[in-house]
Amino acid sequence: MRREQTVSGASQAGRGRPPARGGSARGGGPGGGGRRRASHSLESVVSEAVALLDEAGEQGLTFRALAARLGTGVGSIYWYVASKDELLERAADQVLAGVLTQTTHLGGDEDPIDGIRQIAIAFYAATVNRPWLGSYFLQDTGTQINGLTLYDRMGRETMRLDLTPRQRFDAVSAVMAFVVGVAADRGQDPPQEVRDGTIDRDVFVASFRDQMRELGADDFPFLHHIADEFAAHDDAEQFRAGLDLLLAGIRQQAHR
Amino acid sequence: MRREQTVSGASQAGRGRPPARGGSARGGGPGGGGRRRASHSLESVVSEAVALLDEAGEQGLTFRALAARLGTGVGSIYWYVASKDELLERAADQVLAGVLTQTTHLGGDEDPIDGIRQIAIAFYAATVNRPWLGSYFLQDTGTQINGLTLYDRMGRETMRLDLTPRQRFDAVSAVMAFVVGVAADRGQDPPQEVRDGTIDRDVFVASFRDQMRELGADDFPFLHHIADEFAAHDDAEQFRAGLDLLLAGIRQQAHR
DNA sequence: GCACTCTATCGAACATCGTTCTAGCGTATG
DNA sequence: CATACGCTAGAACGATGTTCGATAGAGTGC
Repeated sequence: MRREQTVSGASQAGRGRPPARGGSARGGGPGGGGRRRASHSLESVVSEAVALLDEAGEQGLTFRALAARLGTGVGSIYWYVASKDELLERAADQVLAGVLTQTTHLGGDEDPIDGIRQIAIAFYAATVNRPWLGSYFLQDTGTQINGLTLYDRMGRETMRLDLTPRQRFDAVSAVMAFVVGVAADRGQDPPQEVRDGTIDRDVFVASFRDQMRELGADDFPFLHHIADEFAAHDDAEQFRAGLDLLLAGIRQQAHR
Repeated sequence: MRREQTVSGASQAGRGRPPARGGSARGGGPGGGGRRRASHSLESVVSEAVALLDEAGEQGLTFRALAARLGTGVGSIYWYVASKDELLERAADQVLAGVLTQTTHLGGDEDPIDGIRQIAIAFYAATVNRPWLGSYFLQDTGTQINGLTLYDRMGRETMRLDLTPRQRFDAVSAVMAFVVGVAADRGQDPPQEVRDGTIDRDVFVASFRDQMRELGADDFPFLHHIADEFAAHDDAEQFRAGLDLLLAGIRQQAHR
């Protein structure tokens, strides 16, 4: 019995909205009998939107492109969704739902901080190759039900630590902010040529490293210092390294 | 002798670009002799763009709105800027430049980690009430000269800590990602009514807290647990709290 | 079977945005 | 005076989000 949109209030229901049709796993295709007109569902609309976002990025999600993919007209989409913002919210929420099902078994009996770590990593994994999520995650977190659930799940781990409510609130918010910040980074770094495959990623990174070296050890000693590390680093590893720093701070605070 | 755009390569110079007119502090107004036609400058264009972004947000920055503000036509803007992306990059870079001048005196003789802290706080302060920066900060960080300078300035502090180059790289990246994550959060939380001033912020927060309580202590124990903290918290304080957790982790790593 | 209602589909039409194109002004240079 | 070039300016184009009205299908009452 999960409720729908308790906190949301994102839109005031422009004309009407479908009765949310229980969890029928119908999939969404017109598959049925001999219907001539296409039949859709909120699920299929959002799912195709996510697919489109994954393939072409945020600017690739167009109402017309989505309509063509669904084999329908533009107007039909507006029956299920009041605006593009709501479409993106629902898309982000659907991905969050996936993260939730992957993390249901996590946490509980082990080290609480390790539970946070695993949830955060699962969260991060969902953002990889999904740049569009970065921008909408925290917006979603505070609004939609799945975001709140994830937030709560992580927070539940902190309740087993010796911290004040305030410290728990700050800790969970910090971890969330860190994940979103990394996600925002990932999506925006490669400047088009790399994403298209026009230029190989390694070549780009190498030339970037050379440019970092050219900046000179005098004016930019740190960049010069880490040029090699930059060229060799792995994003996922760096994420875990930063996360562990944050978690070490939390652990230290709890042991005091 | 600072160089211009060594690493950038953002645009291939559509038709031509002004000779960057040295650091003349002219401001940008047509002020001069008896010119009849309006005269602009890259500085004035970017400055007005920042002002427009601050007032109306990212969606408020329109080429037409910007042109009207400058008292010119749309086409004129394209003489200074090749695309809206470049305009946003330059806007973000200008704000970064402001952060840099405010942090020049920081770091050096005190505790290195405290230097990082102060730079990060100044960085954060620039993002307050500037939601549009969150999305473009890291893109800018890796591309424009001011972003690299800020990155380097923070990294220089880590070089005085007993860490490997890799650990320094990870630490600075983590702090940057955290700041951006918090910034992305700040900008997207208030859902329109609050930003317009239609609803008082306190009223909104209070009703949100009540909704968090309604979610129930059974399904969302953590949200129930921190409902009061949420209503009473201050964003800047929470940022510092999270930052200190991260810095504590870095300090611990350096002392090992 | 028939009229009627409600849900849902669909595409034309509109406003707005980023961007391009071309005409032309004004200044400097010969 | 004539020519070249830096820069201004707005009309025009294609794409996008959104609205609106027409209409088909399924269910309902008689």
